[in-house]
Amino acid sequence: MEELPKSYNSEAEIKIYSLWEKSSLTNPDRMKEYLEKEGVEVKSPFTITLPPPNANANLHLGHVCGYSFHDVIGRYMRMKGHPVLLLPGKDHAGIQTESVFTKHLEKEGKTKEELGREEFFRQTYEFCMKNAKNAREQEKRIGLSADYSRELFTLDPRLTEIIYETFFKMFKEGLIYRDKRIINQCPKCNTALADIDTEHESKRGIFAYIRYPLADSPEEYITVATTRPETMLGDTAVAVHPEDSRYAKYIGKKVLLPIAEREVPVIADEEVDTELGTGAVKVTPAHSPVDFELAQKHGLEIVNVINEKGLMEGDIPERFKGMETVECSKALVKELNELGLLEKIENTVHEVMVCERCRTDIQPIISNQWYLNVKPLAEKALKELQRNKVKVYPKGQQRALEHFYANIQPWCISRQLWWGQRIPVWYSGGKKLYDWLLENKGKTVGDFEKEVGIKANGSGELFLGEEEPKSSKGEIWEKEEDVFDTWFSSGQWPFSTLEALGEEDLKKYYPTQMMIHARDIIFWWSARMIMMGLYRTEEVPFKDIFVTGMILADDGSKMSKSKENSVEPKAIFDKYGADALRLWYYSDALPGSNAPLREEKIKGNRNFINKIWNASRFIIMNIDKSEILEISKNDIKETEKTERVKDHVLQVGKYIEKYQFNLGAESIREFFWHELCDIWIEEAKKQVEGEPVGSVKRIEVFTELLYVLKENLKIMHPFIPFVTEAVWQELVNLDLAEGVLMAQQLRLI
RNA sequence: GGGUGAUUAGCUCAGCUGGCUAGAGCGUCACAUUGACAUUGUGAAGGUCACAGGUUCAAGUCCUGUAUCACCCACCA
Repeated sequence: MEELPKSYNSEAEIKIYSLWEKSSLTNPDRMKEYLEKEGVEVKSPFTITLPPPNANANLHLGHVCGYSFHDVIGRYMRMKGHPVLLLPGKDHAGIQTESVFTKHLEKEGKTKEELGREEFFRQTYEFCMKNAKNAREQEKRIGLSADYSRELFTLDPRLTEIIYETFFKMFKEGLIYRDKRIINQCPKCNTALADIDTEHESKRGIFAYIRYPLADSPEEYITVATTRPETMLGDTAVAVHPEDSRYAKYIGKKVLLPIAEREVPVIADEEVDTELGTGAVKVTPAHSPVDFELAQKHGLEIVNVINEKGLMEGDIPERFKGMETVECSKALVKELNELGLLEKIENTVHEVMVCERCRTDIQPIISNQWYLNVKPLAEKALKELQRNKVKVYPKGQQRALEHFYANIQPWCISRQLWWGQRIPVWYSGGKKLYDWLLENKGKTVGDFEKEVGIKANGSGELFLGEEEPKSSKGEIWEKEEDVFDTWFSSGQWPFSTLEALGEEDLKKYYPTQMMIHARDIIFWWSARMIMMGLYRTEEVPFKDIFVTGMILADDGSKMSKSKENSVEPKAIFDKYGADALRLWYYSDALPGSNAPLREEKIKGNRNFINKIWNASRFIIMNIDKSEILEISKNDIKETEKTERVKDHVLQVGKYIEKYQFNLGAESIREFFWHELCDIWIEEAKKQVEGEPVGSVKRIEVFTELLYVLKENLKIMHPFIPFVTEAVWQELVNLDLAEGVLMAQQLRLI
């Protein structure tokens, strides 16, 4: 009767989204009111705090598709009578954003130092807000039914306050402390990094064999092999294996470090591998984690020769000062060769640590940083995992997480950045004094003044708080410059967000039900959220972790901007629509496995979306205006078909609850296309052939068909919300349905 | 060095607690079709489920081992 377009136009998706927004039923409080009004039993709230994407760029396909998992489960739960809260947010992404925005400034010929800390922070904030807006639009474009009235940014002052509380509590309990040890320094980002923020890469390098003459008999020498000759300037020992007969006679003697002209001892340690290199190893405690351990064990001196920018410094010959490490290495090799102390150089490939963000080589250096002793937290988290209070899907990832907890090391939480939450600490008499006293246990402020030669205007104590503390006479307080590691705040995301939104939200919606995110951040994020959540709330922040697969380029390689094989979400939306993309993702991106993006597969799903539109169109167009009243009575008899539909709906529901979205997606496609369309509609055509409009037969056939269609739209809606809602609204226009499909309740009994 | 996962049709993959005469999508081939849908329908071809053992009435599915690949973790100069 009514002329509907011949094919489904996915451009309508934007209009449909605004319909949902207008309904405000993405707000769980409104949804609860709605259910009460409808006289439906209100079930317990269902909450997922959504992973906040970095607010320094647009979303990529992985983000966007990831949200379709949140959304399918959220929509399903909503249609089951749970007030659902999908809580969105955006992440300030400390180091990454600082680097992105600094580059952005560079292009305009500016530096962050010119702007100053406050202005830099302000501009970066603005930059993030702009990106957040784009990201939000993209989230809506995939159909994410999140409650945007509650959206939070990780640097929101309400959140920062909660993060600070955690810090104070941890400090008071002795979990947080300052320590001087070897850290991973990224010379480019110019900040310390936690171990987890680094990656390993195979790189070509050299293996140089250098002769260290004995101090008391220069004609004898020990040859050491190294991949980093420049660190020899900071050597404080040579280590050999205690049972290595080649070197036994040298143990306890001294060698003369060439060029640096320093005498260092030959020590014996079990850790030394006699097979590797020459069996004698140079020890550089300040610039190698292994050597640092050795130095602790043997009480060796620590000599710093590389600074935080990766340049040579310290007690070294003038000519090397300020050189980059590689440059220095070359210069040293040349000089050693001239002195006849270079035995040979081999080319090798070795593993080097690089910055996870900018892929610059990590410089291990000695530095004072803030640490969190995560061991006790990890133990609790591990126990909860083992008690199945938190489950990880797929199972294999759970074991990886358990392993992570079992082997956890202190977490360096301070970063030398401007973009982030400033650590709320004040030092009486300055940070330098505090660190000096820490290193020189038992000494006093007076000793500091004498030995360092600086007047200390303070007691060397700490004050915890944001605002400058009151000073007694002459006392000067220095504010901590460092900020928290991003993950220190995002690690508190589930409870911090809900708490920031108010006592009531926390009570109603915490703990949350599940966490869904990509595999690559499981240690960074989920691992931390469980620990911090337990610490602050004594409850696990979520019961299930669902780890999504990664989207790959069509040749199976990783998508990356540099390879120019990445696909913009917009391109897919424009061409095939969000529903088609979602349906493809459910089917192909199984947890733990990767999904190469094949356009023809999305196209196949788009065909199905269109099929839904057309089957509905057929039914709608065949119902005569005069028959609407009769049909809308929905006087439905229990038939074989209605029973089949009921079973089908139940089955799909089970799949969703077991997180088997691929089976759910397959199931709805199979049922709608090959049962409803290919068989039932074809049958109906024959049944009504020749029947006059308004006949009992026609009313019966179309009543049943309409019922079947509506039940199918409902169960398909969580997967493909747009087209199903579009059809539903056409039915509403004809008085054949009511309200929004999003809020309809499934019949699951 | 340790861990996890994968290996099933030409391609991408499903197959939950063992019952399969092994499935889907895309591709291929044949036929049909102005149909609600030129974004359709019907049908066909195509697989000793990596390999070798074992448990079982029964194994793609469980166990052991082997091989190849992928990812993660790890301080080896």
